[in-house]
Amino acid sequence: MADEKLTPQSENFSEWYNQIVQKADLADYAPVRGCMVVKPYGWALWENIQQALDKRFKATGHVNAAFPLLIPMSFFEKEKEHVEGFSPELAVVTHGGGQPLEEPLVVRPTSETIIGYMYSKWVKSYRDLPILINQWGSVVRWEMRTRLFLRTLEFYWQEGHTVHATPEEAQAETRLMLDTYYDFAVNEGAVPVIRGRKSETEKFAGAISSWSIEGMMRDTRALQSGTSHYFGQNFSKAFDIKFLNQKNELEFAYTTSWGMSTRFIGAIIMTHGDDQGLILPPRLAPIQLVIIPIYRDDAEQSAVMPVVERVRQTLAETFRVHVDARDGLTPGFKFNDWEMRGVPLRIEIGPKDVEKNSVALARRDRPGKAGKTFISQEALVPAVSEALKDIQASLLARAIAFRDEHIFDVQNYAELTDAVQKGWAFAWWCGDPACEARVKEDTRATSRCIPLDQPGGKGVCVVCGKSASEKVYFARAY
RNA sequence: CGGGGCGUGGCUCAGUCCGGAUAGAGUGCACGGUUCGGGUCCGUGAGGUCGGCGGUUCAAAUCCGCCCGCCCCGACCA
Repeated sequence: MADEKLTPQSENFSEWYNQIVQKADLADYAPVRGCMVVKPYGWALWENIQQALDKRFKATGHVNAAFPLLIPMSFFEKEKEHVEGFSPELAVVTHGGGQPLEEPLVVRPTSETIIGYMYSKWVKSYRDLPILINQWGSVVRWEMRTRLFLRTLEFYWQEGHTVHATPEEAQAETRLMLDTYYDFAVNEGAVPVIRGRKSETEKFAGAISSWSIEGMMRDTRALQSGTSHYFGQNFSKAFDIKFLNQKNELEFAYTTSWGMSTRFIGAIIMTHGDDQGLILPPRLAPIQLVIIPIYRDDAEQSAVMPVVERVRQTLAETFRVHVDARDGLTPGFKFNDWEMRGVPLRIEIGPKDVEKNSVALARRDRPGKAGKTFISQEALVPAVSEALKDIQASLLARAIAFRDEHIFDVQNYAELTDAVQKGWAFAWWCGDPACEARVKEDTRATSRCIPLDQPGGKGVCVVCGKSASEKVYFARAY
């Protein structure tokens, strides 16, 4: 329940975020440090995200399966970089049934190892390939500093794990899923993201290359919102995933993995939200429009409610509709309440509307009376349809404009250090981790990704001055 | 894990420095009435072992010790 005013973004963005998560009824703190409870409204949003992604996975030939939560500790020791990357954040089960376990079990922080083990049993021939499996579930990583949705000890996600006969095919898969995430983020979430390759220091533990989509939040910090990894034969060698190729030669397979998590809810919040609360993109919003009946007494109520019900039924055939019939709350209160929850459209129906056969239609992305129009009840379905599309497009356009205003094409180190204080820096970089490290040391900004879209040509590294053939984004990140 | 802050009805907090009687306020919640086109108003009521454990004291929300948790800022990460 939206009981009090929100801390303005400009005053304290962190505080704004923490408050909105709770006031918009998305999630709450669990009794264990760093864990969250996703509340029904937040979960409904997640379900819409899941559906939009799952539809895309299925459309590209993937199938869902489920692998176990507990993984033998020894599995993690099979891939050197993987264990080094994950061991600091593993939760380990040492007892079961009141007895110490012979081998400790790790609560999965990601499932490459257990899935790799299974794949080694399943893959015998090139005819078994490709394997294109996705899993919806949760994982546990013992993070030090946590925030609801952005970093919790346990989080919900999907992880795709695929096996291919050739490096080219596996690389194409990695890229396909990166593009899938991009399409989802932009077209469903209205979250403009930049696709790119991770630097050596930023890539996934055990990957040959990692790719990500990076979004800019309204405090200009970057949020990695989805990742896709190419493993080459790293995991197939560690887990002995071999197949006979068409020439009857035994060969290690090529694997990939890719994931997107409840963190994306954080991206939606911090991309679109304002000082009134959440703003949800219509395509993902659990409630696309809320109807608020307005009446003063029983007579007006009995005149208004049948119209409300008729309008609700008409709209519910096409849209996700909710009627706020709570008694004893003023309309004004309800307006604010649903604005806090980010519902894209609001319809008000009162005595005047009953008389004039109209409704008031208010857009969440245009606060106050500016976003309010009166339309006839007959024209409602096309008007709502139009408005939702327009809101979806406006949110994206606004986020793109904000992002582009805060990306600075920098030519030297001084410009870079300045740029990362007020946005992202786009800079030539030689690829040397030492240059990356220096930027981080000096500014706390890290390399986010080397974008797919490159200007071409050559330049000089803004850190060391050596020749550079690629440009990279540096930003402070979540 | 280092630095800082905080822990008192559901929530936000006062009271703690300087120990003392039935521990307060606002908000929320329940009920009744009133109101309702941008956060109505009035009344009645429920709700707290003052984060936990231990110590000092005739007496602890208040002083001391230990522990736990949360938030903010750093080192690490989806």
